[in-house]
Amino acid sequence: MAGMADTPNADPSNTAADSAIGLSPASACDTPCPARQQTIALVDDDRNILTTLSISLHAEGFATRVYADGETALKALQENPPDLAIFDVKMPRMDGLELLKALRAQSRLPVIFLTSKDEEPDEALGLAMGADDYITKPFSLRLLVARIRAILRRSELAKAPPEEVPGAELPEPVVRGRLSLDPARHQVTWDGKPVSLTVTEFLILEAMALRPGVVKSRNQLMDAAYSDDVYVDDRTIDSHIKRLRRKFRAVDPEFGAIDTLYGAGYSFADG
Amino acid sequence: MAGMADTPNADPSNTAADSAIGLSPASACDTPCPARQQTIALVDDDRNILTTLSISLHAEGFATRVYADGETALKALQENPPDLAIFDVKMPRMDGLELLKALRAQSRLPVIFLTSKDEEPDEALGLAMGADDYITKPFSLRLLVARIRAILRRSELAKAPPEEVPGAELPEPVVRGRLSLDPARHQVTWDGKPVSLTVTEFLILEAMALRPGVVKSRNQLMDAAYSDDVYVDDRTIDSHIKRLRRKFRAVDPEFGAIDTLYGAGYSFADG
DNA sequence: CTCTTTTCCGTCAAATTGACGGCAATTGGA
DNA sequence: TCCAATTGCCGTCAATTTGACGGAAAAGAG
Repeated sequence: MAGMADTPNADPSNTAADSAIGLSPASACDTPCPARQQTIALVDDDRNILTTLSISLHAEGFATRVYADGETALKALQENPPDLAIFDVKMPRMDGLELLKALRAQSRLPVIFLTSKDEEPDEALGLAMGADDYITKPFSLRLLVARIRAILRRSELAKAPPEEVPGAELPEPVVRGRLSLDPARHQVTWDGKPVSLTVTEFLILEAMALRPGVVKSRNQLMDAAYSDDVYVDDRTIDSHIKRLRRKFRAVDPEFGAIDTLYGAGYSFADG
Repeated sequence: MAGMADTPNADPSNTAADSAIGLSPASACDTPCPARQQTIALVDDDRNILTTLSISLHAEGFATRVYADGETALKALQENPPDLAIFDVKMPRMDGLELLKALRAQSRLPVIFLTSKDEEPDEALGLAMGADDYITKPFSLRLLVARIRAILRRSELAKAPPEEVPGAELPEPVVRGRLSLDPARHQVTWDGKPVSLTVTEFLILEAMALRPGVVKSRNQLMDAAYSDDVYVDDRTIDSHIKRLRRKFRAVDPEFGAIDTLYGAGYSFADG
């Protein structure tokens, strides 16, 4: 466990610019408060971003510590590691890449990079160097929080004994009558004949096939096919269903296993 | 719903650019009004957009309040927070970013940013974080509404996270004598013979079948079948009962399990 | 038995919802 | 850079659902 945030650090020994300014929700969590409050370190030379982000994340139930300077940040991160760190790639003296490199020399702390739209070459670089994710500005809070949570979840799973990890086993192939789905191989057949699906199509079909006969609303199918940070139109699901039906019909003109429940959603027919 | 589309609201060509113009569907709540209508605050210096959006959202069933000025908006938002706010990023005196920042200092109100396609992608937009989502103009009403609903849904889930994932457990099938109802599959049988019901019919029947023998008033049945913000005529329930009986009679001419209690309501017969 | 209130049922037009071709934007490679 | 695949969304048309009536029938009241 990372050091329990002593975050309310009234760390008096500091100069304005480089100090860690701790923010810790006093009002506790009015949000999905997980087990323990998690601490996020923010490193960026732009004070505006620092403040805004800090406030926002704080409101999302995280404790935050901010640093405006890479060197100071490095030292603090080593001495008292947070649960996750967010770096701006581009910073004056020691930029995000250097900072990450130095940090990685001794720590496996999860890191998210902030990059600008036009700094693409660095993205690959950052990932190659061991950042866990990166986000290009502009981004919405929703996106950021979704990624933070995803990464934290991942890194916590990694800490736990690998045996009892919930969905860790290889996904079992699903066989439902004439349909067969193999998630691991991303392979689909109908009556033994292969059907080639795109990823999105596959996910939607899988969600339905896992519970044959059960009606899935469009929202449920969206949840199955998309990550938390994207929201697409309801009708988009229609489109995917349309494509699914078309592809299956190409193999079996009689195909009718995807049922529509007017006003409710879709279901994969029992069989 | 046609009546909604009209524009009773005078053009806000009015005076004080910053006054909050309340719009709330005439229907209002003369009744307990369960799920309060959700209110959206719009902040934009362009009166055209303000009016258009307001009318559109209003037609979608939201109440709206509009502000043409960041400072006034801030004050109003703090004093009387809506359920969600939509800011234009670029505004004369206090722009969306400042507004958000000030707001975030004390509130976790869900915010959607409106940005222009051609605004400096880096400078201002880079700061656009902290909003829950942002949409670049031009955008379709459908998209906007979809996002609004998504965010509202999300923030409401966050408010009440008592249990585990909502859609985790499947609703249990209900069996009452010769009747069998499976909510998950939207499947109904009578003596094993399938009966095909529409969603509304299903909900009404389910409400009665859950408490066999107990008389349900029309209002109770309405509550079961409609979301809190829809009101329909009492007689409409009669119609649905009529259709239910007809569909069951088609399968069993002797069917008589739906009883009428003169002056009180309907009940599903014990058995 | 007569009158009043409530319910039933057929009919219908309007609103909602679904299907699907097309298109434009994005992605990922050759 | 150009090409092909994927994907999200729009717009149109078709199908389904459904709220509302009006008159007939049934149930209560006196």
